[in-house]
Amino acid sequence: MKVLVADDHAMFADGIQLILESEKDLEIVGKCYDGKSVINFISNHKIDIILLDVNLPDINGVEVCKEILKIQPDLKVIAITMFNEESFIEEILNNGAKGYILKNTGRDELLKAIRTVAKGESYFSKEVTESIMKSLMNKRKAGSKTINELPKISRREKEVLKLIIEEFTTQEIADTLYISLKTVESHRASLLSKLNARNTAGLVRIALENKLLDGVKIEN
Amino acid sequence: MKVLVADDHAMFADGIQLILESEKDLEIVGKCYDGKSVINFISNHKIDIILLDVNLPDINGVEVCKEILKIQPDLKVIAITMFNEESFIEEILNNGAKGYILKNTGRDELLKAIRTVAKGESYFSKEVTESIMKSLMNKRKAGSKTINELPKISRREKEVLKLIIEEFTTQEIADTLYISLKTVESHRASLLSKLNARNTAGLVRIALENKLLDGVKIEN
DNA sequence: AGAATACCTATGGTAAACCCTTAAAAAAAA
DNA sequence: TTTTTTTTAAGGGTTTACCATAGGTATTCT
Repeated sequence: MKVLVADDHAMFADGIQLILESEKDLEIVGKCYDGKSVINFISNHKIDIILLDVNLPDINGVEVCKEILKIQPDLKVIAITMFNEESFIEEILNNGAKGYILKNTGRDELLKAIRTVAKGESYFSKEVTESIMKSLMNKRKAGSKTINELPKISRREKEVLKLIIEEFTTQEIADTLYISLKTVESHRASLLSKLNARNTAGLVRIALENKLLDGVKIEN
Repeated sequence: MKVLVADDHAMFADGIQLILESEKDLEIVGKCYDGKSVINFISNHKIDIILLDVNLPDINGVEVCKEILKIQPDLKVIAITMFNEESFIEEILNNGAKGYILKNTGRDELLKAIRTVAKGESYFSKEVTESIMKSLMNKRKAGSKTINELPKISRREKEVLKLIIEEFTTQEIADTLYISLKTVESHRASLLSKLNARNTAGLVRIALENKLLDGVKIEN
């Protein structure tokens, strides 16, 4: 299997090379030290696996991942970073990476990751998995650092809010709900007041950020 | 340790009771078959661990979880369901559950889950972990079923969009950026056109849904 | 049962957003 | 260097959103 190593720390890339050299089934076909040369290399060579550092000097690792998968969709991308940052992990997994390991990963785990991903499966180190799970559990808590204690939105207000977010005008909302234009305006006013928003933009932002519409029935 | 089992399928609750009976350190102090009785029980008894079915007949499991943690914040909640649904898992973990296991979990894993959570750690079965990881990888793909191919938003347009989302009026944006009101209106118009939005609400929704503001510098 | 609170309804007036068109200087891309 | 995109700006008009206020109806609390 042809492997490409992309990392701006030459020492690290060399270390990986040493590890892979002793393996008969793996062959390092290149080393890149920045995003542009990675994209260039992928355009000109057919490889199987890339070990991609998320923090390359020129281009964001996520962007590099997107680009090279456009060029060669069946390429297996394993992301590597120094840090166990949940946001990085989530972002790059969303963009096609098949695995994610940390730089302090040992020889055995590195080889296991490569061979697992090569088979078409995904691989995540235990630390990474734990990190994701923890962040899943703390998302809401972290988000509510400004303990906004949003007041309760009434049923009708939620209906109006839902339609606002769907780009209905006040008149259209009135027609949809069979109530007066002025009534809808009144609901808008109380929404603005309750959610502490100045205008429609704030209404939509606050509603989406706090997932206020979860649980509103959609009757189509 | 005092354990409460909450599941509307009596057979299942009984099964758990049988498993736990043979363990000296675990004691089932009650069984509940709906959300209301769970909340009621927690209000009147001090327990250590609850095995909570996510799909109770009357109240949504997530709501039950929220409520009982308000009453007894140090209570350890282990969510149980039939299905390996990522949305359920994420939702209930966000609301304080310490573990998540499936109903086809074996005796040993059930006990391991309870004892792990009792120690203050978290527990997730292998299947659940895999499910989360997979959904993490497929989120973007699923969301982009309507391949919207959003056109490029220029630098200035992004600045305007950012301020719109922050509830600035057109006049305020003009003052902030030291440009004319009419110029800002012009930018708004091209944003509406480019993002295919009908009004401010759509602008905000589309921007937030597509994370268009990621990478916009905040110079304060 | 009575009071307080929250909800849904509605009005007139004012402020802001949106539409259509045109256009020139500046910057970026081909 | 030429072409395209971006940023700037304007007039003039229409539509929509927001403000202050208020009455009748549920709902909840005491």
